[in-house]
Amino acid sequence: MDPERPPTEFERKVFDALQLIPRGMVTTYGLLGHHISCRSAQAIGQALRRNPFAPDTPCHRVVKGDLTIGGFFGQNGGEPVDRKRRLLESEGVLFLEDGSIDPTRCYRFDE
DNA sequence: AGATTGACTAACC
DNA sequence: AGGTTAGCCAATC
Repeated sequence: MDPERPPTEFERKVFDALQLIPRGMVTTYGLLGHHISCRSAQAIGQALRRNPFAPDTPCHRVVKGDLTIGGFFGQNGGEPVDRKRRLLESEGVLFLEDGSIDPTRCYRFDE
């Protein structure tokens, strides 16, 4: 791994899109991808997992397509994901009983 | 240049 | 309801 690599064009687009997500809202890997014309949600996740600016860029506001929590800092569970959840809750994001996020909190980039 | 790797997803079984 | 598969695509071997 190369932590001090300059951001690629693709990563820059992803990070720029992150800034559009309002506080207290989330979006999904797929929706963010759609916004920057990338059909691979996986590639979005790849960009976020090596986010060099965390937590300056709000990568915690990106969750899975089914509005469950998704991953954080390269992990799909455990401590990092707990922190992601608490971050979102502290911003006012509402979690339902089944662990998913209130759909009205899903930002859709002015569709 | 080719293969592998994912913080994914929709569509199947 | 859970697993497998196929499609996706940038970064990284």
